Amino acid sequence: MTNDLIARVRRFNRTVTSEVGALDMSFLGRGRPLGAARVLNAIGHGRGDVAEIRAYLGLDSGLMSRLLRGLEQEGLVETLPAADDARRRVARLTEAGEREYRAYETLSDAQAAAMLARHPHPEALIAAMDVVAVALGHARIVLEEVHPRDAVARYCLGEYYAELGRRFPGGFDVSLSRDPDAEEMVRPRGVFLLALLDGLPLGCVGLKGGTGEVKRLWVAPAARGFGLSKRLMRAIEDAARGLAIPCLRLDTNSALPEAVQLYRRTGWTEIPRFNDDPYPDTFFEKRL
Amino acid sequence: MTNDLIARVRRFNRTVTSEVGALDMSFLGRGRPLGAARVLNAIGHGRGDVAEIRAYLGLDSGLMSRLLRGLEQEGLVETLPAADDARRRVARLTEAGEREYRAYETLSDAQAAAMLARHPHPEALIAAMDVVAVALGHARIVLEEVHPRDAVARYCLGEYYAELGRRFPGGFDVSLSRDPDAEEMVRPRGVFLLALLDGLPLGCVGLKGGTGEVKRLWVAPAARGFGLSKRLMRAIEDAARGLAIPCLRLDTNSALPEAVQLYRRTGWTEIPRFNDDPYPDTFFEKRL
DNA sequence: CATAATCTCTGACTTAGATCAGATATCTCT
DNA sequence: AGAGATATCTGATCTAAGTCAGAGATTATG
Repeated sequence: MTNDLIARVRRFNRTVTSEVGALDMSFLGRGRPLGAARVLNAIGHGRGDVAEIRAYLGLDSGLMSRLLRGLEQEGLVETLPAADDARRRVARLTEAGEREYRAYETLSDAQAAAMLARHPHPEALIAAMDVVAVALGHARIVLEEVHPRDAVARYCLGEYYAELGRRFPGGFDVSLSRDPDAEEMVRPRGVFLLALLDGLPLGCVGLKGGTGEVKRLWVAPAARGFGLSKRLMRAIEDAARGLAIPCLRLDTNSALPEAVQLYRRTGWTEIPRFNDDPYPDTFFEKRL
Repeated sequence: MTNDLIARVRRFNRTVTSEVGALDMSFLGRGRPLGAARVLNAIGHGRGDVAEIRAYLGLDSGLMSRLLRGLEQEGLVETLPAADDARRRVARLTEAGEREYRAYETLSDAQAAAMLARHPHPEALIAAMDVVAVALGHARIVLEEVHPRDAVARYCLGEYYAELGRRFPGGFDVSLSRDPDAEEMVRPRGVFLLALLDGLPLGCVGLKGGTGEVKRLWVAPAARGFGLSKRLMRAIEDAARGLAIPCLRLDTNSALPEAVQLYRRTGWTEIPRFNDDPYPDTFFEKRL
């Protein structure tokens, strides 16, 4: 059939690849070949270590070396031996390089903005992009420990609260719930984890030291169904073992049946209410 | 806020471009350089005319010529002068070329299928892909005249009926409506138009000769808001002028307010009911 | 019918990107 | 201190891709 799903995916691929020049910042016409532009961009993004850039961009050491020499000759980059290991070199942008990098960023931003401006439903487009990005790249999702007051962490928490607001019959107001108490989710007392795909936040979970409570488990709608919440929970349990916490607890709500089911299936046992928070109605614990 | 959205788009671009090798059939490792694979694929897709392939792939004439010679030497392609103009040449696949083309197709299909199989919500993924493809490529949407019984036309009509079924309070049953009468929407009596993006059907509209009725105006959800319905209507009016139809009519329903609004804004005037079809409740005409 | 335009082809050339072998300097481990 | 591993660099070489000028055949046009 002409219109079956596989054909649809293939047509998408064709459209996207034919627009790749427009997608990828590296072609944004500043008279520099792709390879050099990518290296400049990688350095600008904070990847100083030459070996790291090489691994990230998948370049041969010879080619990498030549690209760096080229950027050096243009006066955009300078390289120094690494402080701790003089075999390795770290590259950094000169002032001119910084300007050039900013120019690429500005162009890319402008282009993304133009695409959004042209679109009748920007939020729907973004949501669709997230779905596609996750489908393409879910194998590259990484977990990362951050401070719960970090900007990305706060974005995740905001999404989490918004979701609770939509799903609890009476809505959700953070201030009525037990105080987030960010400092309790920071080493050495606790942990806060993010799930990221190329920097796109797709999930989070926190572990509050002291009480040994798991809090704020959230997975972005676009990333659901890939086992990410299970992965986050496994990571938080590992972290708890590392912190020598013998037993974890958590509260949840029967309005979130996927969550309740996840806990039941992964070794948690239901226990009586252990706090007076107005929102949860279901309570679990797990011995480690 | 807007900044956040821009950053999201840019992250999407990064993810997609880093997966481009996996998206694009041309890298599906059959030991042939990209250029040659693209030409082979274009011919397999039915683009015989050398100049047409050249324009489609954006190739220099010299490069194109050499790629064709290469494929000829591999025994995959043969070229003949065009029947009507011996300056031009048409390329076609040999049997070996046909096999090679099929091999690419099979690989690409398998890859697309694998991506779908890995996904927890394939239909949601497809819908998201359509949204992204339209956002990237809406400038490349083309209108094409087809027979209303063509497979793609029928897909569009099916979607159209399904949408009516969702939006009419009592649902929609084609058989109760006036018979589609496909033959009335074929030259020289009438016309049927599709809107396509890289072959992805995004809309349709029909003109029934004789009565001069415009029928079956539909635009895919992913393509709404880009002025496509206006474009389809303009094309159908142009076609009507070409067929020397002096006055067009159409029926619609107040449950489809965007449609009613479109007609009002583009020179149509409401008229009394002119048929006994059970579904429409609003009627328009337009003198050309 | 002569001239201009069109299409393809060929040869010469350039650039970007990739690969490989080995040189050099430095680090790790015993 | 010495052997082996590691990181980078250089030179040589290759392929893919793109560019340009012009030749040759054919068609369109005045």
